[in-house]
Amino acid sequence: MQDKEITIYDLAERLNVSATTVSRGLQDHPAINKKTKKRIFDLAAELGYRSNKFASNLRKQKTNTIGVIVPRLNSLFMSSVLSGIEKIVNNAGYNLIISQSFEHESKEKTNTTTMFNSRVDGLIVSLASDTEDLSHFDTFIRKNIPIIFFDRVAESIQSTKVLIDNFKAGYKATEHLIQQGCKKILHITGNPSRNVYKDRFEGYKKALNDHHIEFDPALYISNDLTEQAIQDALVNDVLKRDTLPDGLFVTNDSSAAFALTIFKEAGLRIPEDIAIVGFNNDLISKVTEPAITTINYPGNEMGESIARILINHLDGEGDLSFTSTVLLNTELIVRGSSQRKK
Amino acid sequence: MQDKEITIYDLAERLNVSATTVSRGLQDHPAINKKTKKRIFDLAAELGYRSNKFASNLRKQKTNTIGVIVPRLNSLFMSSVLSGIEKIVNNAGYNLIISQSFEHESKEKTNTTTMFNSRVDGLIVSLASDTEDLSHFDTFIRKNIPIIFFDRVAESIQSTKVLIDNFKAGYKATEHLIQQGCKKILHITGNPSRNVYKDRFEGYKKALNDHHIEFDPALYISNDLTEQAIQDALVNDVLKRDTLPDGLFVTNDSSAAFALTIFKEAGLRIPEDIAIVGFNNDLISKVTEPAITTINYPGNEMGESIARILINHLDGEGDLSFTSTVLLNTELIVRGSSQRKK
DNA sequence: AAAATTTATGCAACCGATTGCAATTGTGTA
DNA sequence: TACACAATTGCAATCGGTTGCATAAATTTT
Repeated sequence: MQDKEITIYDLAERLNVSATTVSRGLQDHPAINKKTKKRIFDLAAELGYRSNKFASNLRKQKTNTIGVIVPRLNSLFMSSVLSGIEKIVNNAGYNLIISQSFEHESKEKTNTTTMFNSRVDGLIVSLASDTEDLSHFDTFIRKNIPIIFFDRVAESIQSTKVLIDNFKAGYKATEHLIQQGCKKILHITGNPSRNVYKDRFEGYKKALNDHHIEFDPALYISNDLTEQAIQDALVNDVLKRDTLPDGLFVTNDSSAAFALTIFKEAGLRIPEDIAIVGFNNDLISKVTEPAITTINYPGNEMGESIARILINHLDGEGDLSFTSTVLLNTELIVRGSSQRKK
Repeated sequence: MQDKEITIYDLAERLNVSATTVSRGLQDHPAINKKTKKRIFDLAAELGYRSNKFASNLRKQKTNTIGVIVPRLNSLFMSSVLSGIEKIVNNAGYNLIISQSFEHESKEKTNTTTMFNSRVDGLIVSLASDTEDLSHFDTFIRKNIPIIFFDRVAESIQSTKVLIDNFKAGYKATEHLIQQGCKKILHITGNPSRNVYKDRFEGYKKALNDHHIEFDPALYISNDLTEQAIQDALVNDVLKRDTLPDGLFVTNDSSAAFALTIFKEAGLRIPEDIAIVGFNNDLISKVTEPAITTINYPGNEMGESIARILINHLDGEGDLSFTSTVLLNTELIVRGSSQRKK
């Protein structure tokens, strides 16, 4: 059929006006007569005109695109965050480019370069687990392209950060276990150079301390939280010890679920022998037997906050305090895996 | 610092050659002298030159971008598919734009429009659960922009489809339950206008038939597979019936997990009273008690197939049979939720 | 009715890379 | 030395919108 793209020049010709007028009309420019605008819009619709973003971006030097780099998309949390971001961003007339680092610094670096070359107007990042060097963000900083970090943030980079109070969440989780009578609480967590893991760990230690339980380094395990890593840590180490822990606080729900499965296979009762608390309130935490006590925090809300802050900044309304930290609330959801007392 | 973008003109000026030569040099054009190329590349690297995609796309009328629209990203399956696609596509020098329809036709429509306006070179789609009208893809078809459907495909649209043999998978799952002694197998599934659900249902019926079990319409439930829907169907209906089913084949693992939880709460034993088979081999199927028998299929491989077919087509190498259907293999993974016999 | 505004529209340059065709330089051959 | 031919390089137009400035037309003010 009509395979030819319609341009503003085509519209201009048919309407006997200039391309300038068409361009302005389509943008609802105040100087253009209402009737002319209507004629333009009508014809545009009729002919199936679509603006050429490349021409427009080239001229305007702005892409109206926001990049997002996350470790993985396969959790309820991430997909909620994304959904929140997308909602706000679309309403504001921006587009999203999403990519996954798959928890690797190298992939994160190439993704960042791609985003840079795509000239995103802003970048939203949650760091890969093993990212140490942050120099790939330098190009953005040098060009003053705003970056917002969320959840796994880069503490040394000056920019807005949106996250939960991981210290407090870690404290709450641990304190809950203590209140259920646990004395030897195992903590399994990720790379401690990531704020989320470090802060939860600090909260864990503080809770122990406040309840006069001495921190035992043997009860602190840090690994990459894959199924394999959890298996190794528990089967080859923890379960072979003379004294077993009586509580477990692990920083994500799928790991908590794996641990629960392993413990049950080893003949331990949950929560009587070992009480378990996870993190994130992922779907998986609800279907295990018993269901897993966890920390809930609203991904959707977080996504919306992130997007609003970024858009306000880009539209030049609120760059007052762009380098601030936003802390969102969390709550402990108590389920069977930890509840020993009514 | 240097906030100014470097263009080929800047390079040309410093090297005392024309922009044409710089452009060709950067593309490794054979007519350009090797020494000249080296000088160009060296200076480009030194000054931090980056190509302006908008100018390039504008001129070339090609974006090197591929759009992906999926229902949701929060499953292991989807995130594997995406990862497979991304790998192939990046190697071929294309970029990805990913968006979620959140299972709604309306969102799918606006996403499609956005993709169209972003002038993607090709589109990869898995349909939302409630999509009936497919007219939003007409613009692509009219302009001859290739669309590949996967998993949830549009049967009425002529284009490549990549999926598993859902009929066979449904047959295998059902037959397995029959072999475990089930006679009254409940089938809970999604919208039957989606091929995946319809075909699995057909497989289910065929297996029943082949084993001389009459199909009972009361044992077929179709809903949107949310947690709420599963809960309603089981608690308010199935569990109130005089005769309970002795088997359940449900077309995704999280629903299987919810069902399993509900049945256990109702005091039923799994698999003795009701044997359960899910679908997808998602993480969740491994951590329930008992673990859930399920159908596994390789998302990564599927993603790679999809991307290869599309890229070959775009690069004009294999458009011979672009409107074909690719079927990938699946396997039944037997776990505790269904295994009654050794 | 002339002057001052306001309202609408157009001209032309520009954004940065690509490419058909022509031009220049260099090498080999008669 | 002259000519054919290959190897390099450049000119200039093009892709489709956007925008500062100028101009023309309509309306208001004096």
